[in-house]
Amino acid sequence: MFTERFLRHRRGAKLTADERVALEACVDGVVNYPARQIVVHSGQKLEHSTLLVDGFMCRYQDDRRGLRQLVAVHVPGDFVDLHGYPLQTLDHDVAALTAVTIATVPHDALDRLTEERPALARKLWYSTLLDAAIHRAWLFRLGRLDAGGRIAHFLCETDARLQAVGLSDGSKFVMGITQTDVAEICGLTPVHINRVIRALREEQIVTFRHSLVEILDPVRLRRRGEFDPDYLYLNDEALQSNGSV
Amino acid sequence: MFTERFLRHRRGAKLTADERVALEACVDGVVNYPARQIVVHSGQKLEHSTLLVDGFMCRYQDDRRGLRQLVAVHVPGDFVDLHGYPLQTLDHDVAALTAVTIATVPHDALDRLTEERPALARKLWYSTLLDAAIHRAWLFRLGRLDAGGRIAHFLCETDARLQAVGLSDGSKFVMGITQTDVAEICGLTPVHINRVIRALREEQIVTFRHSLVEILDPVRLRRRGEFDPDYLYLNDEALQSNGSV
DNA sequence: CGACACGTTGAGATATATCAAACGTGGTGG
DNA sequence: CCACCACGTTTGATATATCTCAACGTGTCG
Repeated sequence: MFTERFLRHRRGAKLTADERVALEACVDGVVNYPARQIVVHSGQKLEHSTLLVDGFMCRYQDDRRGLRQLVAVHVPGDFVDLHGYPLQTLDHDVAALTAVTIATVPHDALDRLTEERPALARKLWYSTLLDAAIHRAWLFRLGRLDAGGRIAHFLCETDARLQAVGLSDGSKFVMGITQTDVAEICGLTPVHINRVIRALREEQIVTFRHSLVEILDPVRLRRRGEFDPDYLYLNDEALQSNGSV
Repeated sequence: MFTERFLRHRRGAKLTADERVALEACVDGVVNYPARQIVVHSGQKLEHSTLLVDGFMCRYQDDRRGLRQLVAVHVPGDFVDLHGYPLQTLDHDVAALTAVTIATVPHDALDRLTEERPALARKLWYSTLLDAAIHRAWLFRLGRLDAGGRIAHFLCETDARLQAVGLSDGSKFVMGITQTDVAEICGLTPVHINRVIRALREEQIVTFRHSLVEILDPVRLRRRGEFDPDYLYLNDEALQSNGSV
C-alpha cells in the first residue's frame, strides 16, 4: 500500500503485481515529519531512500546568500531520493514542504531486489529518469518563460502529476505551499509572484489562495505556460484531461 | 577505446577492466555527424543509445516561437542519451553542437548487459543520475544567478568536465560553440551574452573568443558563478584544480 | 490579546530584452 | 584575385520585466 501510487499511470513502466509486492516488502519503516523539516542533508551518506506517502516534499540548493532554488517538488507516490541509491550522497537537501508521511527503503534491500529482478531494476531506473525529465521541463520554464508562464507551467505540471495519483480532478487541488515556495520554484521574488498570481486571477485563468489551486481556464493556463505533458510519460488513462497546447 | 572517457574520474562508479570490455563489446557502430545536425528527434522510438567520442553535443527543447532552451551539453565520454534506454522515447531533441564522432550501443545489447551484470547496470544508472545532477545545477544557475554568474558557472562546469576527461588543463579549453549557443544555455539573449562576456573579459576573469575559452582568474570565475563542483561527483584526482568557492 | 507568518500594495531602481545596424572574417564563385 | 555572402560578433538606443525596499493587512494560534 505504500507503493500504491508509485509509477502510477506511467507509460511503459507498469509494475507487475509481483514486483509491487517485492518492492513493498522492502519498506522497513514509516515516519512522519512536520512541514519545513529537512529530511536529508546535502553530502550526507545515505543508507535508505524515501518513498513519499502523503504530503509534499522538495529538493533544493542554497546560494551564497542563503536564498534557495527548489530543483524538485514531490507528490505522493514519488520515490523522492531514489537517486541517492546509486549516487550514495546527494548534491542537494531534501525537505518536507508540508507535514508528510514517508516510507523508508533500505539500500541493501534494493541491492537484493535489483540483483534478482533486472526488469524491476529498470523500472526503478526509469522512475529516476522521470525526475530528470521534470528537471528538464523546469529548465525550459526558467530559461524561456516569463513570470506568468512559469507559474502557469508549474501549476499545469502539478495538476497533471496529482491527477496521475488521484489527488486532483483537473479543476482544483490542495497544495499547502506558500507564495514564497512558488518564488523559490520559479526563480522569482515572492513579491513578484504575488503580483503575477493576482494578474492570473484577474484574467480568470487560475486562482491560488489558502493552498487551494482552482484552475478556471485549463486551456489558457496550458497555453500561458506552454505546457505539453509529454515529458511526464503518462499513459492515455491519465491524459484524459491533459491535452497538449 | 570508445568508452575510454566514460565515467572517468567519477567517485564510486569506476568501471572494472572487465566491465569496460563488456560495454565496449556492445558498440555496434561509429558515425560522424556535421555540426548542428539533429541526431535524435523528440518522441522518436529509440533502438540504440549514443556514446559521444569526439566533439560537443546538446539536448534542447523548443518553445512556441521556436526559441531553444538547451537542457544539456555533452562532452566526449558522455553517454548522451542513455536515458533513452529505460524511457524508450525522449522528451527533447539531441543534436551535434560541433562536428562529432559517436559510437552507438543497441538497446538489446544493454538488455543482456544489465541482466548479467547488476553492478554494471548500477553504474550505467549512476551515469544518467550525473546528468540529472547537472540538470539541477543548471536549475540553480537559471533560477538564482544573474547573467555574469550564469556564464561563469557554465564555464566552470565545462572546464571541470573537460578536465575530467583530459580535454582542459584548467586554464584554457577549446569549445566550438557560438555566443548564441551560450545564450540558449543561459536563458538569455545573444546580445546580452555578448555584453556580459565583454565585461568578464574587461574584468580579466575569462576570455571566450573564436571558440577558445581562457580562464584568467579561476578563483574569481568560480566565485562569480557560485560554482561548487560537488554535484559532478568527481574523485580527488580530477579535483586537483577545482576547489570549492 | 499579541505575535508571527503570510499576503498585498506602492514607488523607484536595475537587469535584461528588443530593435536596428554595422563590423569582421572565412568561404565561394565568377 | 576580387566581389560577395553567410555567419558570428559588436555596438547603440530604447523598452520592459523583474527586483528592491518599505509599509501595511490579515489570519492563526498560543
